[in-house]
Amino acid sequence: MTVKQLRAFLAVAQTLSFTQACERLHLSQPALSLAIKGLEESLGGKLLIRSTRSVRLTPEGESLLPLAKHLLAQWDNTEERLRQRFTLQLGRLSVAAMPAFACNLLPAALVKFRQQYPKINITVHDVINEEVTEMVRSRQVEMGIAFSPEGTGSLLFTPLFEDHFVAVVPPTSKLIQSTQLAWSTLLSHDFITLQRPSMVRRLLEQELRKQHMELPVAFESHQLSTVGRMVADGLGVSAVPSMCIRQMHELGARCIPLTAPAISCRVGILTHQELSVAAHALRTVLLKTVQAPSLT
Amino acid sequence: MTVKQLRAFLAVAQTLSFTQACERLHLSQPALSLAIKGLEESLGGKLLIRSTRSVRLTPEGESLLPLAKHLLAQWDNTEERLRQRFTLQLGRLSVAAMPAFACNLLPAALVKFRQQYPKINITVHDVINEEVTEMVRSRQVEMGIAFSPEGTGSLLFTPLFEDHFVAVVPPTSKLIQSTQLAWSTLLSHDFITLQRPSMVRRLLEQELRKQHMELPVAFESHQLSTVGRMVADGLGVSAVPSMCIRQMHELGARCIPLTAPAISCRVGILTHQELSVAAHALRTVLLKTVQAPSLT
DNA sequence: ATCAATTTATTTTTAAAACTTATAAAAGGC
DNA sequence: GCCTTTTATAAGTTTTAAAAATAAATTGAT
Repeated sequence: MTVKQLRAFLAVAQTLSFTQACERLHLSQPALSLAIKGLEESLGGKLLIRSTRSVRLTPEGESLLPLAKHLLAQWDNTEERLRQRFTLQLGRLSVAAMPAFACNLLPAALVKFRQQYPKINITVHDVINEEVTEMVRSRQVEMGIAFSPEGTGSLLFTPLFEDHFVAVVPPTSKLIQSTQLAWSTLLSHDFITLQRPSMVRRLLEQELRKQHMELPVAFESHQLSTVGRMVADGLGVSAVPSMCIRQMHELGARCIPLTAPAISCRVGILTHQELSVAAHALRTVLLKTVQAPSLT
Repeated sequence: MTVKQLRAFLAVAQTLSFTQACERLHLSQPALSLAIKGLEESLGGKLLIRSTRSVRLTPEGESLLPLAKHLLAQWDNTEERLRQRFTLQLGRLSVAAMPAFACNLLPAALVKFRQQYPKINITVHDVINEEVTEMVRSRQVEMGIAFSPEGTGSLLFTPLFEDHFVAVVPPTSKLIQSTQLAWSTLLSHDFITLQRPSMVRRLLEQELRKQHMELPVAFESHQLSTVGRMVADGLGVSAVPSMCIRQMHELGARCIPLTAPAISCRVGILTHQELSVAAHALRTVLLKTVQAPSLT
């Protein structure tokens, strides 16, 4: 039994005429006759009683009719859905991104993406850096955006940009006069950090320890927006990835480039090697739209 | 997309190896490669990532896998069920028969039928003669057993045997001495008939009127078994189709051939022209096993 | 790093199947 | 009974599918 044969049967059963069915199938009449004959032989019995004047269904043909309808409908549906997936007219995509990125750079990229592919449903998981890696690895999401991990394992890391840490100071601070700031200067003030297990926090401590410096932690928070507001309100200073500059400004804090040492790390896309068409499209959009944020 | 291609995909997706899938499909490796290639082209994208060392699914392939499984399972199931129907390994059959036949001759035929085709489910509708015709015409049942109708319409009537009416008399009656009985003799006794709208009743009255005779009805009943018992208990006499001879004897009554006039009518199978394989089989069994009942 | 072994892709050839045109046969309507 | 309509059959052509042979690529071993 083949799809063609079943379609032929359905057409004849519905029109009760070989000639009409031929037109519907774009097939010559002898070809249709053979198709029906082949189907009947493969099933082992007559499905249609046909004379030169009338065509009607046998009881067995009658019982096949609804089954054939259903089967072909499902067949076409499956085929069409796969095709839509490939042409990005349909699909679902789950992405994990670290909060700093999800909040500051991702939305603009998603706007671009949606303009191009309005039928793709996207879920964003706004989770800490470590969890991004884990979600990609366990295939909970197809794509992650995170800091460059040490060992990628079987994962693929595509760099997006290099992110430099910047100082965050209250707008009332004398520090905002400087065009850039040394870490040693910044650390002479009360420091507000993200709580562990934040990657940003770990990265800072690690790099500073190399320079024999330490964070004079006065306050801790889980949310970047809270840190920003605390700085803005004069509780202390902080240091954040440059991705967050705009957010910090909006919260009322000021950002200044940091040196001695300049701490930076690469932000990029984390995926498995095989990508869905939808994920590949989002990756392309991200590579095109995301740029390294600056202070200007 | 063809069934073969989908089967090829399923085999590769499940074994994750072209070579193994080849064995399962009884197909050469190049043929399989082309089948997968064809499927991918027809759907418009890659389903399998294959290198010389490993085969794995793309996300789209992953999403097709369960759909393909389901689709092929249904396909095979539909095919198999139709095949079973044709080979009488599966099926359902509804038959209507007039009570005299359903009760006396049908059971033995059904025993034969079931011995040959134990998987066919049969429903017997034990209804009056007129209703048999109606149930066949309206396709509530596929086959009916009834007296030969006047106009068959588009229905097909296959004669089974000629049925002669016989007298039914109490075992205590002097009438049982005779080897045959004239209607006029029988009608000099109290008569017990079936109630209208019985075909048997109508037939008798019609034929007797031609001879200017009339039934001296003393009692009426719907059930043949009641008529038989009433006769057995000496309430009166009756006349029934010869099909019922055994039943009447079992109820304690005696049967005697009737003449002047000999009233008979044909009993046969009523169907539409198109018959299911199962119905055809039962028809064959009926023609082979059912014989005209006699007094011996 | 090179080579052997394994696995998929490609090419070529052959066979089969499917389709079309032409023709035949059958059945209902006039 | 003949004509028209409709399905079946036959023959030839094209297309498709399969297999054998070969190539290419990747991994693991030496």
